[in-house]
Amino acid sequence: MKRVSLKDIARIAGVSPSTVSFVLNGKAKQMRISEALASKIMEVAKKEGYHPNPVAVSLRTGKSQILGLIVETISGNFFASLSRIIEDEAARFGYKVVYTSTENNRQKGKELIGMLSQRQVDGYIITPTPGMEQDIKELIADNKPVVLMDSYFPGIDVPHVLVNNYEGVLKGMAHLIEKGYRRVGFVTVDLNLVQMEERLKAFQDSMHKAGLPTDDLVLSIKYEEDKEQGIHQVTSFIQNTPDLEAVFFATNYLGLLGLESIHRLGLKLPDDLAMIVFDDHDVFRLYPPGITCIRQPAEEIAKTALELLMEQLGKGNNGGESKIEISPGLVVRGTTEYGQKVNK
Amino acid sequence: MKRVSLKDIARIAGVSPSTVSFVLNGKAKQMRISEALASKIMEVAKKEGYHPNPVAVSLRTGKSQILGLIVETISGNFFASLSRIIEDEAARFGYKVVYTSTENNRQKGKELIGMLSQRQVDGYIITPTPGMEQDIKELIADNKPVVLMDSYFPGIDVPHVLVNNYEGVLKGMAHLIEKGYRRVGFVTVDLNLVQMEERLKAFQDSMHKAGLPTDDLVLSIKYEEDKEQGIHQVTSFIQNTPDLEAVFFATNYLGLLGLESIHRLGLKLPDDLAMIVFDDHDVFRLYPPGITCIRQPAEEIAKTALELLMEQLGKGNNGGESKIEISPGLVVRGTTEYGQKVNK
DNA sequence: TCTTGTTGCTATAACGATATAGTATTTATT
DNA sequence: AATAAATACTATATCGTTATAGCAACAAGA
Repeated sequence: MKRVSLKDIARIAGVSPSTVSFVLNGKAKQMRISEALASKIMEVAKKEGYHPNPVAVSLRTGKSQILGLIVETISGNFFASLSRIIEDEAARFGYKVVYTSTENNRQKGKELIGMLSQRQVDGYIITPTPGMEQDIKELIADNKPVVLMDSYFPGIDVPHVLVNNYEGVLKGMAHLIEKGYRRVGFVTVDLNLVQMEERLKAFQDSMHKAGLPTDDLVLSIKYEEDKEQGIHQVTSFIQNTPDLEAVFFATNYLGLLGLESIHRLGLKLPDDLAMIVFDDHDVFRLYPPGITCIRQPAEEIAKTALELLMEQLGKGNNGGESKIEISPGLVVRGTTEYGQKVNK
Repeated sequence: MKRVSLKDIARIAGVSPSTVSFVLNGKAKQMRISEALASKIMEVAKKEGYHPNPVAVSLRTGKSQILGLIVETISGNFFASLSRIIEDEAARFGYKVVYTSTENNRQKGKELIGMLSQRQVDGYIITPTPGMEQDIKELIADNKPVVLMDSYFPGIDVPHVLVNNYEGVLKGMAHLIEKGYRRVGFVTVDLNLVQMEERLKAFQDSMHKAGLPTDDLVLSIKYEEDKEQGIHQVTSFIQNTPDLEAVFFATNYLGLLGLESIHRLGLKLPDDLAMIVFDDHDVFRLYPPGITCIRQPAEEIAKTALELLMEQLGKGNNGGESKIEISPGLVVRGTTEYGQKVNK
């Protein structure tokens, strides 16, 4: 069960290692290897079950055929829907994918990037967190192929794909307002990221456009806060906001906190309170009566991210645009469907 | 921003590469390098920010300091709770972890193992699926360090960790029977794996011990079946089993199917039907009134798996036993708590 | 004084590939 | 016929390490 090396098959075929390398890399005619010899070598290689040692190839060429995917957390839903698609797409181009997560640890991002670059990763797909701006700048300065996903830094010129956050919240708000909700709360997180700003702005713009005030209706939860504390904050927000009719949660994590809060408060969805969440989750689909949400088209995002990366790696070309926003969809479920709050 | 190589620091320190290598690998005195020179080299290395190129090390030593983790699906809950723990534990021993999943694709397992072994993975943690028996045999024959997790093959002598499946179902059944449920259904999957057999056996033994028949109470769903078909089968099982009072779902995936069925049937938990699931899930915790389940201690399983692997890799030693079963816990939630079915 | 041993390091090959430069042989050009 | 050019390969260096064998210089034992 020993591995056969290129040298081995060179010996067996009675030629030099170089020749074998040329043939196996499709440079046969470029290097003017005769058809006869080339096919003989191919045959021997196949028969002996030769597979190049990726480690050696990587050392020699400096390329690893590996892409690094850095997400916030691999336990998450977003990652779950993304990973497979990215893996499959990458495979079509001959790349493997390794996953790592920052796990909400602001300084871990730096180490991860360092680690991946040491492993000679050929390209990066990153969902950036605030602390990573500098590291990403360095990657760019280093001419490493990078694509940002789900967010980006306005200050840096990097290809990125993300959902159109503004449009998503606009859709959700239009739905709520059309359903007659007027006292709509907005729960967000204090992360300094464009997508959160866009979501908040869309909320405010929607409310103002409908002639509604937003003064006491925005809750911003600290990113560093632990889960229990988050639930507590949401709970008291719901309790202390007079006449609250609906809540818009700006991320699915916040939505889960909200669900716990509502559960503990014994409120009934949607009769006591309507809710809508940016981004979907298994729980939202199954939790009765089903939680209305803005759905990010994960597949399209993933595919696009990979295309952008492949373009940088010189494979495939999908036209020039490298800053792409994808329209999200509104998934209407029970939490906004029946509960027209008439009383009050 | 160019990487400094060992050669570079050798040149800067005015010594030979070998010397640098010895010092940096802690073989200074073994190789009789003088204290003075050793510390000088260390200093230079630190100042120049030297980090060894893992690819080169891997090529030379045949070791990669990477462990391969093969799970059924990385989208899953089991993976989510496991991955971080394994990653952290592995890091303590100086290993990185790469993840791959078979994604319910029977033949993908083979490719994955091949891929990982080409990448010179130093060890494997595998949650085996039926098709993988042969490949695992080969790994063993090849003297590769392997630990199986969550299941094992009775025919092969491989270290493994898993929850005590028999005991888990026993606990769940004792709980149900104590609550007064007598017509308990058992939904399992036709996978030919020990853990499923154990679970079924424990169900049957429990029922028989309580003097209850099980004739029409077991539903076995085809593994290959898609989700909709599964839901359909569960639905008709619930509808067509007379006087069904409770259902025991043998995996959390089956539990999710069950939840969908019950949801669609408009049944109320636990008043119309009690349910309990082997293995927990986010949804089970949040879905009102909370779904009772058998919880696998993921952390302990993960840690143990890593210990077993490290033992094979010559690091750490935790005593001889290499076939470990861990006791699961019963998490009582609403679906079995209030609903003493008195009528009938 | 001559062998033997120790100390403190270096030269070199190797891991498994790739890519540049080189060499021998045949074919074309004038 | 002599030179140039194309053909069909091979020799060799290299990527960044590690590990074995080797080599001075000096000390110790006979």
